[in-house]
Amino acid sequence: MPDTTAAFIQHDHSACQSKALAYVTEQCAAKGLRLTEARRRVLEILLESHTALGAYDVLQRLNTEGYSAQPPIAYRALDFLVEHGFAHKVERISAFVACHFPGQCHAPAFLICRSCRTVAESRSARQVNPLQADAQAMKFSIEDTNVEAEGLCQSCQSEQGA
Amino acid sequence: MPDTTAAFIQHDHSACQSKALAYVTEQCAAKGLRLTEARRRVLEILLESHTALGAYDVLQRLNTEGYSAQPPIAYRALDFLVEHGFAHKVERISAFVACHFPGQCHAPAFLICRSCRTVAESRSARQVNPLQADAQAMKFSIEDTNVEAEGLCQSCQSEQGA
DNA sequence: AATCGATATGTTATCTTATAACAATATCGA
DNA sequence: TCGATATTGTTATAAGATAACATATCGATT
Ligand SMILES: [Zn+2]
Ligand SMILES: [Zn+2]
Ligand SMILES: [Zn+2]
Ligand SMILES: [Zn+2]
Repeated sequence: MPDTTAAFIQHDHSACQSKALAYVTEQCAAKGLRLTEARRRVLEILLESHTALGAYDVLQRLNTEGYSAQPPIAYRALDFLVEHGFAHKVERISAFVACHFPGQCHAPAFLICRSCRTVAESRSARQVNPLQADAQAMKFSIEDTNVEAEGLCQSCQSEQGA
Repeated sequence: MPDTTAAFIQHDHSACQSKALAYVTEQCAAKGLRLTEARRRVLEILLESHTALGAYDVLQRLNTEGYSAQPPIAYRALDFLVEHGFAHKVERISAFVACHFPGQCHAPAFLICRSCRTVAESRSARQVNPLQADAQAMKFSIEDTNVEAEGLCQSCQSEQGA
């Protein structure tokens, strides 16, 4: 039974935002992780929508807030968020999205619209790692898996695609 | 039942090579595609092993053969091979591998060793697109899917990993 | 064989993405 | 307060990818 974020349909996105931010705040407190100013701001920027942002997009956003930051600032914050499962890197488009199933996150699975860069995260698709059987058979130890499908969301299909 | 390339175990690799090259040659003839000198050379370079090569690795190989090529030469050849399913891009490591199941290729699935960059392609893991149900539910049209698992192959585990 | 459109290559320059390296600060427990 | 550890600031550069345009090649048509 499909179970994805509501990225492609109208929804109460402020609920997405507050839920994720609350979870991350709580997790950081619980695990002694430091959710510093820069890290929190980057997370908030990612949480503004379900659109994937490049590291330099994030950087530009920081800089329009008087922040005067260089690339490592953005990459470090993003690395922190990704390392702890609060955000994901979407490999196909070298971009980042906030995680909307934090705490339940193993192998993220995404539907990526190539036109509007909106990304829906799927919970159902990542319950079973499709490569697990192969890995076991060859004694390969999997550390991280990504499943990504690129295409067109419904509304971009209507607009003929890009 | 697992079914991957023998990338991580000893095998008769010349069979991998000749089979793939023969198939590509035949397909190009059948479909009127032009397997030019540069494209064939790049394919042969990729086929030398099951190790993923970056575009600039390929370029360097071309140049050590007197070829004097610039980046677009490599990227164009790689794009041609990827477009027709003769090679794949491994997104996680921005690198390319020859396809070892040409003609049966839909959504490629890979086991990627982060230490030696060897890549095993799985046929079984891609029979069913794990995101298909989600896509249908939200009327998202999938054009291309990649499934990638990174970790350590058996022999790199023995060496403690990197 | 000459012509012509389409495809592919050669070449230069530039853009985007990501990290190395090291100095300066801040944090937090002993 | 001290000192180890983690974080930030800053400069420079590495690595990956493409834009743009000139030239050459291919292959069908006359
Ligand atoms: Zn939302
Ligand atoms: Zn879209
Ligand atoms: Zn082989
Ligand atoms: Zn290995």
